Amino acid sequence: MTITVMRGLIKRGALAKQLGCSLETIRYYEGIGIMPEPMRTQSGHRLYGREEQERLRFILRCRELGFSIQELRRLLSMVDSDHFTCGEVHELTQEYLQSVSEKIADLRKLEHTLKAISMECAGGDAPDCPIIEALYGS
Amino acid sequence: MTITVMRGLIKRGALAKQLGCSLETIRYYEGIGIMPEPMRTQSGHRLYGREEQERLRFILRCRELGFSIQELRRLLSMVDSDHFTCGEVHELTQEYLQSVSEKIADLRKLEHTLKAISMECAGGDAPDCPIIEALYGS
DNA sequence: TTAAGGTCTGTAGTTACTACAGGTGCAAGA
DNA sequence: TCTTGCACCTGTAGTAACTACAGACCTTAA
Repeated sequence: MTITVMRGLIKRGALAKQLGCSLETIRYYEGIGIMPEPMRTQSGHRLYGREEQERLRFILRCRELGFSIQELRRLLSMVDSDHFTCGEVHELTQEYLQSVSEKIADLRKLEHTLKAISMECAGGDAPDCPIIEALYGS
Repeated sequence: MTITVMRGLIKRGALAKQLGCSLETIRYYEGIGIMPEPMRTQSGHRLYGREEQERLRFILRCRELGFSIQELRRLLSMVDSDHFTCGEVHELTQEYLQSVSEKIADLRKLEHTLKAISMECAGGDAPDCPIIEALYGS
């Protein structure tokens, strides 16, 4: 008992707290196979060691950066294969970076359009609204 | 028969084609209650008049601008109530506009971070990658 | 000992659709 | 008139990435 604690094994709740994610997220990642099935206590409670903790941290960082689970799988399979090259990783990152840039461009266009529509409208108690008209009108 | 055609009633497929959305989307909008239950032919095929066509166009435009279905419901309930004020519409639009601006800011920060990480990496055949290290390292 | 709270499993809900399966309707050519 | 092929019908399941239960079991502190 004391030994397992000394080895730095922690349960799901502690892991979640440590890395600031939810309990269920961890189980979900296990379910979809990006986190390994962990050791268990005799009664079935999950136990995570240092390696799993680092893996989860990696996953959460990538998600925070907006990588999809799909992209994460690719990254993880490289990491797991242990013979990835810098070029492969760079390529994936560049692809993703481009999709981010595109999303920014789209949102900016959208912002512009909305501002233009919205500027027509003075607000207040007027019963007709140029915003609605701009959207509803033919 | 000829009469219904002359009245401009069209079926679901024609409506979808006209407005460039999918068949199923229309049924979905009906299911969640933002499109009304339309007239039917005797055999059960949906028939849409001018009013429904305009409503769907409004919905599709709003979605294109990124309004969520939730926000759309608010807009539609104003339009339906027929006594909305310009101020109410303006408020909703401003709220949404702010969320768009925030999203842009977040994505830009992300872009910046990714570029910084990615610049460390030369690509090529090197077996270790600073991108992975930046993400995986403590 | 007991009560509170942590953990377990499985399943349903979220958003905004999309994609079937399996069954009818309809229009046009032979 | 028949038939062929597309349009349309319904209901349900799948998508992404989780979140939120319910109902049971485990653990720990008072």
